[in-house]
Amino acid sequence: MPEPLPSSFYARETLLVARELLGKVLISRRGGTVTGGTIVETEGYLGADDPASHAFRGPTPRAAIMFGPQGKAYVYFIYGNHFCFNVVAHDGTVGAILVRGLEPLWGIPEMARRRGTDDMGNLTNGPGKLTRALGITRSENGADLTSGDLVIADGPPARRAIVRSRRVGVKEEKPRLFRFAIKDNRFVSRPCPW
DNA sequence: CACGCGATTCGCT
DNA sequence: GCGAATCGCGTGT
Repeated sequence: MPEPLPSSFYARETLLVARELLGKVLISRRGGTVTGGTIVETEGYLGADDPASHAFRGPTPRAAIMFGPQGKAYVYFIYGNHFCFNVVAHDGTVGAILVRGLEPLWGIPEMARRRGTDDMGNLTNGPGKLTRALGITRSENGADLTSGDLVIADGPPARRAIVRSRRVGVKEEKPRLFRFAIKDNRFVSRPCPW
């Protein structure tokens, strides 16, 4: 199992971290069971500059984790059903990166069981799906991603082209290209318009 | 304290 | 393609 990325990896500009997270692996250990995969889709969310970010209104109870140290998990509950997994990044300003797609690598049978489907392509191709597959819930909010049972580490060296687009489900006058994905990867949650 | 709605997913049409 | 499910957060009273 690869070594987790150091805290310094996350102490950089949010959008740079968002792009560089592509190709890294997210690994979850629940008891003796390991699940995880390669990150293929991310979105950056900033602070006071970014109305779509939970940090936009300052350190509210929900967004408090975003204002703490980098390299921690920010997990929130949405639509009464789903958890979304983010990584906190700091370069002096607040930021977090939403992980929206994983290419399954470890514990595929367990992920299929948690997701209630055997369809490989439907296990981790969405932010709510991948948290379910990896067993990530509210209790992982604030977890240290540089050690412990939920970590991010270097992935397979193979590199593909990266595409940018606007964020999914975010309405804004001027489109900001804060979404990053590995081109033509099957586990990206939705096709990129370009 | 009540209200509105969301960084989603799934099933049905 | 569309709408329901489901609940906690943030805002306003």
